[in-house]
Amino acid sequence: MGRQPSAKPTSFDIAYLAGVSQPTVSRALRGSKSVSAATRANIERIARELNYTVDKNASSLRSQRTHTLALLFFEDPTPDESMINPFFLSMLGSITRECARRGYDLLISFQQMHNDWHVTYQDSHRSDGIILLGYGDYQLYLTKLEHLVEMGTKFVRWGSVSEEGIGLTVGSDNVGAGEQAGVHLVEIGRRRIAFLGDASDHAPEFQDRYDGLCRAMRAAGLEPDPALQRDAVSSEDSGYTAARSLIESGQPFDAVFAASDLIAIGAMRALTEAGLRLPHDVAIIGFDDIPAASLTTPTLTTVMQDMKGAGSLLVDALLARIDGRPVEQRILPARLIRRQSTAV
Amino acid sequence: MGRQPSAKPTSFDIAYLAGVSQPTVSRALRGSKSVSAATRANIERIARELNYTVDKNASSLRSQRTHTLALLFFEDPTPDESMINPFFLSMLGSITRECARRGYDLLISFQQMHNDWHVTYQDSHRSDGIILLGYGDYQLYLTKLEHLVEMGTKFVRWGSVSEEGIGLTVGSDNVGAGEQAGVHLVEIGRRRIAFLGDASDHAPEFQDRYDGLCRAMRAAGLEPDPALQRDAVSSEDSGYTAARSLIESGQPFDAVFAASDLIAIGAMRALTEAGLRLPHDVAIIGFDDIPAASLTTPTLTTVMQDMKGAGSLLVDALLARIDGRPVEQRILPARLIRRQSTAV
DNA sequence: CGCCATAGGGTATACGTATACGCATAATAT
DNA sequence: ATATTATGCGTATACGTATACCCTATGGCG
Repeated sequence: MGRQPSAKPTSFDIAYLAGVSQPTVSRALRGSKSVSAATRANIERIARELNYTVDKNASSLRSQRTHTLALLFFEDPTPDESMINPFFLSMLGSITRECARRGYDLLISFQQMHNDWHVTYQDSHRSDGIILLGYGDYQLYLTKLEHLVEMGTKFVRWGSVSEEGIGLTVGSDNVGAGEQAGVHLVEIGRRRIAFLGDASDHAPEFQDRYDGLCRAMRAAGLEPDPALQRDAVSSEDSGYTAARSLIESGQPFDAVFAASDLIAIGAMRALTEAGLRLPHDVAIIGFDDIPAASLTTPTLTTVMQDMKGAGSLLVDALLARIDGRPVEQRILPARLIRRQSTAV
Repeated sequence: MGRQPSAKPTSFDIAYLAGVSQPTVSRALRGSKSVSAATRANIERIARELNYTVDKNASSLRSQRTHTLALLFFEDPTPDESMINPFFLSMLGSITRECARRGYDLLISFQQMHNDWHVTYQDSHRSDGIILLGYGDYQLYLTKLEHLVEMGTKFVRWGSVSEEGIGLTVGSDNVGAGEQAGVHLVEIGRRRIAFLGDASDHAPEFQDRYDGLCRAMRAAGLEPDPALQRDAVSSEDSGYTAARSLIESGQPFDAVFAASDLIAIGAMRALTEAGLRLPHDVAIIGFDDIPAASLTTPTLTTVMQDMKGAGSLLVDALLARIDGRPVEQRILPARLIRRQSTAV
């Protein structure tokens, strides 16, 4: 009583009221076992009554641990900011939830690839570690990752797990997912399957999906035709352009596997405009299972990644690395969602 | 030279190398005018060479300013976390960008309405202020807002600006937007216009949209029929249910104004299943212009909010409040996007 | 030529917490 | 009964920065 509630209480206030020293308060609240149960209970009661919360800045400064993770989402300069990859949102949800569960705060930032995010976020003690989600210039990306490793920054990234990567990677089983898509298309009798998506080493995840497709085709005695592959980045426009290019080439094809739903949606527009009937003339499969995939005409068969699992696995792996516990790469299964665009 | 690069440099290191005292370094880097241009330039050069960054924790502890904003997104317990309102994403993008531009970090957190976020985020010096985005139990919400005001926490929220709200509010011109929708529907000859969306005081924004619709109808000499209003929260299922209830009531109607695109999409499914032709039998307008709105069959006429402006306005208003500058409520215009669902 | 304002920067210290030690008391071992 | 260890806690201090205050050398002024 008697103290004005306006000034935020400190551990000294608690200590005074509890008749102990400030360090004992700190120990009690942090769960040190060298404080008796009775004292701890008393301190906790007083702290609750005063609405006391540990000052995060002071705590971090002293302990050199922020209990904060940074989520960096970066991409190549994309002018229309509304078109942030929708699949990112569900990942964001699961990451924040997982952070909250672990008692970590989450700092978020959208970055351009060319920025100096790799120096900004490591030294100023903003976060204990970094989660990287990104698309864009992969080679430039790798350079920056090496920089991070040099600085001793703890980080984990979402990406292709198949290649021998820099740092710790968590990702979907893109090869297996591509294979599932391929098996499904072969099952429904398709022989000439096109692939829309960057198959170069600029986009390892897309390449993995292509590899999976090829594996499925070869297992069925079919040889993938390189002429049926078109580069595309993850956007509707890019998908539209790629599909047009494919159509105009005159190459016959009876199925399309798009490396993302956005690409697939753009491709569907091009195919429909060209008078092709979906899925009768051309079956199509996308990737990501964004909400829009169930709204297209026909609804889009796609591959669903385990976003919920992804978030918790990323956080989990990063915290392990921060704590110096051993961690290995982790691969998440993906699942084919069958809809009308492959229903014959 | 000679100093190991592993240990992060402090302002003392810089001071030593520059032959000045530590406070001078602090002053120089923070732009105080009581340090000469030459000294400042020298200090800045050394800082750059050493890759020095100000320790955020120490800085915040001393100055009691974190240069961090917290974004709290909360909602009623919604089991399927994938269905985070898509329109939130573009807002998030513009908020992060605006924060970055102002040199602020952004802390993000998804919260359940029943949580104690109102005590957690204010006292522990995590952020200078809070941006609130939320849907759900509005009365419970208000209670917590009052709590925030009592505590002296700086915050700004996104919501309905029309009502006399607690705290500082930024929002779209929902009444005007509803009016635009109503005018458009009347223009294309519709007389019996249904409204899907909570019109109670639990969802002031939805109510504003309904009010706008009513105003447009009355201006055209039509009297809104309360029997054509159905409560709905922002989800596809809720929209589907509401539309079914409307259809089964037997009340004739020739247009639907849905309070959100998700509601509209659910309603379209119900209407189509009932054999009604869109837009011939029933025209329909949504709200938000989520990406899926241009993928439905028919494509959905809707109202686009100025998300980019919203983000920067929210950040702007919050910073003004933090700095003690005067701020008033701000209203953002919304724009009708005409698509096939109202093209007769 | 003495007086005061000003620029430029040093000295001391506070911000609130966490931890390395040390020191009692009590519990056990010898 | 003494040496030994564990328990529970106080003392002192460090984390790195920002700011209130003080001091010195100038220069302008009367």
